[in-house]
Amino acid sequence: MASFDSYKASASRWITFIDSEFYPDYLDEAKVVYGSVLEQFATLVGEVHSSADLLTRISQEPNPSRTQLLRVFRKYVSPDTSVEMLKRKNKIPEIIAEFGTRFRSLETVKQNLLSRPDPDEAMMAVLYEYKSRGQKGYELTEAFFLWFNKTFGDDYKIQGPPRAGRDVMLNEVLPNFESRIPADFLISRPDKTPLVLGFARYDSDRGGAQEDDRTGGNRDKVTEIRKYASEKKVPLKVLFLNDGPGLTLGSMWNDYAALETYGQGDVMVCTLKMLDSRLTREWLES
DNA sequence: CTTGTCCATGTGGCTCCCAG
DNA sequence: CTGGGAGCCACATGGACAAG
Repeated sequence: MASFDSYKASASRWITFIDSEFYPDYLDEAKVVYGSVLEQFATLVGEVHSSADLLTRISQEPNPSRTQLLRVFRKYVSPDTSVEMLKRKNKIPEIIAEFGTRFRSLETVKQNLLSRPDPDEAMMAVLYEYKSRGQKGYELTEAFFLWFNKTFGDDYKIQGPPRAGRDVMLNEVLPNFESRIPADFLISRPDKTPLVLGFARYDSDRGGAQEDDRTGGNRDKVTEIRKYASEKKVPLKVLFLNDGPGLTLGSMWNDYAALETYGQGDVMVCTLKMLDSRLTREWLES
């Protein structure tokens, strides 16, 4: 079995690109999605008497438009009030009391609104940039589930959310497993013997800068799972499904290769394109 | 139906270190 | 002295889901 490390020389051929939209192509769609929200925001601004008033009015709107109006509110009136604060409807009076003095005055907001082109494509683009956050990871796991069921669906079972949803909690699926480690999927025999615990991640950029301790974190998972497997004498292995151009950056490839070595045969790191040659029945049963 | 939580990836400031 | 790689941290939106 070729190691993950041995693919490094031709790394770019082994990663999968999940398409993103180009600028300015998405402006038309952004207009469809956000045009009416911006109009509604302008209307509300015209109806209220203060910035605090505006927030109160917005908080009375039903979702999904409330959430979008709040985003616009943050941009024009109060960049310091985080989403998490504004998400909770009944906290709004408290927010006004604590942060209201930092709100931009309604007069200034009105002037700024008037100074913008109508429709305001810049604002729409800003809002749209966040629209598909998180989707690529779901596409990766979904592609894996499809591949797995096509290839092994008759003989093995895979469980876990194909896209969004609650992770597989290891302490819930493995008898007497003590840590509360979340996994993305679990592969088992028809007789329910667990064979593989899977962790998936798509890295677009910067190799997962938001969670850089995860090389260490992954190591800890491996240590714990292997300890369990040897104590309970079960053929449990770990699969890291990692993909995306971020893998080719910096030390990422080496880090994952080292993780595989650390696993001494019980750990495999794979991109989607390696599945056919590496994720074999032999490995599942090893 | 509404709300809060969990999970996903993206963005960028900051510090440390080292090569040139 | 400068610039960039790398790791650390904080914070962003949105879909799915569970609970009320």
